[in-house]
Amino acid sequence: MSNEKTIEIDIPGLLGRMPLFSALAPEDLARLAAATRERRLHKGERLFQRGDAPKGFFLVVWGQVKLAFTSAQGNEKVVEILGPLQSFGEAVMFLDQPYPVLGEALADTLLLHIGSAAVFGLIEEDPRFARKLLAGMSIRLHTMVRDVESYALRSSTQRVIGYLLQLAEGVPCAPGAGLGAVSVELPTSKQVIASRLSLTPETLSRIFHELSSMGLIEVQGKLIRIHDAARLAAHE
Amino acid sequence: MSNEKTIEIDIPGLLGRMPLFSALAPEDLARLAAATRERRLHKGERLFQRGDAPKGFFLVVWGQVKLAFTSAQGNEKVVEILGPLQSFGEAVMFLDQPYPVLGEALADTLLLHIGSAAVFGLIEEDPRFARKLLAGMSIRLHTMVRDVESYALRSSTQRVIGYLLQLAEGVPCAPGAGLGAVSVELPTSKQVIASRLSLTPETLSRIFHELSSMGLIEVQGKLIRIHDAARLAAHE
DNA sequence: AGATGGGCTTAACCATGATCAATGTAAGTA
DNA sequence: TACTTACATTGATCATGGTTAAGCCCATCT
Repeated sequence: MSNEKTIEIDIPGLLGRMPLFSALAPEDLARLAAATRERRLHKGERLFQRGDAPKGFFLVVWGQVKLAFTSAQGNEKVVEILGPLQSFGEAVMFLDQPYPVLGEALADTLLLHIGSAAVFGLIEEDPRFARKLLAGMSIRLHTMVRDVESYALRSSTQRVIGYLLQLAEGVPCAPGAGLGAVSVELPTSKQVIASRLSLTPETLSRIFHELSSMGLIEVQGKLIRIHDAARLAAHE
Repeated sequence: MSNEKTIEIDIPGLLGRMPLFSALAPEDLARLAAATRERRLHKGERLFQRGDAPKGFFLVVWGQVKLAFTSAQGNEKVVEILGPLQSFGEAVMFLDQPYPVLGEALADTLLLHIGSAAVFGLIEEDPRFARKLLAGMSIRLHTMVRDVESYALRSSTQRVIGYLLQLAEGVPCAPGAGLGAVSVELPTSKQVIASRLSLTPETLSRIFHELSSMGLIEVQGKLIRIHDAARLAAHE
């Protein structure tokens, strides 16, 4: 019973819980489910390489996946870190081009893979689904554009601050503490986060140290206490 | 007759020539045309500011537009340079959020503005249109991801080389010259191109100088002769 | 022709963040 | 518990590309 291989998953139920498919009729959900395969990954396992041909797109049920480039010199740049309820690979599926990035599990992960034919079929029939897809890709594009902005116009410290504040969004302020005091947890290792922010781990470490010594934050492993979000945001 | 204000434009005809709408039925084209307004811009004129609310998206008929960020310090980062047959603003229209960038004409320009209601209506009715939109946004996203790759993993020289080779794509080799010899023309001023590549004009100038002195290219104003594309590509 | 101005180039200097190297720390394994 | 390994930190040094400033070239205007 405790063997993870024996855990049965309810594919239509999981699909229905994803924002992308939440408005779908039960029969559509069933058809989608027929084109869906589960995929389990162990931490560190590769999902696809740059150059592989996509056959659909992925949904994260639980766990965590990174999308990244590697350069000829062996450097890696993490483009995106994806967690539960997020999807990826739609764009590359529409273009019918090989993956430009690699995908790898950052933790043990359960994915759903939805075959492209089913997606295209659904677009034909349900314009609301098409609109949701368009909205989802718009968000992704928007995020990407904002990333480009930070790489181009902001210092490394500003990028780290921006990232922390983004993590803090939606997280309630610490009870009993000062206004604007929040605790956030880094979703993964500092090296991966550094790469996501286009920094070296060394630089990230130094920035955390500096922000700590200014009394703006407190770092305990993956847990970061933001003492005053407004003051942190104002720091340049 | 020679006054540009008097030039009548054939909106359905122009729309039909855009890849995005090329497969549309004449009656759909007519309905779209009813929601389309032309917009003429002089060189340097602002189309929208960061923060403005989008009411549709734009198609470039002729001329050139840049999308850019500005930082508090007055620095500018050009995200995209758009020419004829290209569209922009779709994503931000779907999200119904203010523009994250500013749009400005780099030359005298004719745009078509397509109202969002008509776009949404067409999505409801023609799934092929939805697919084209999705494909277009996928291309944009893909381009953006590749941009992030070059900012993160490539040196300024490599970015310039990549840009030149991209310009050279589809351009025939110079007749009578060596294999791989191509001439390309920079689509706009070097300052704007520098910003697009996340460089200062000074750095771009130095890189052009260096590549010239290595015999890889020859720069005459906006005209750049690539002597040997393969050798240029191999240069690191 | 001369003047104005924008775009471009050049050179000297500087700062940010990367690289290299060593050490420290925490988590998992025998 | 000691051992291993991956992750994280710290310090010293270095290089890339930005900054500042000056001058140049060319187009345009009067």
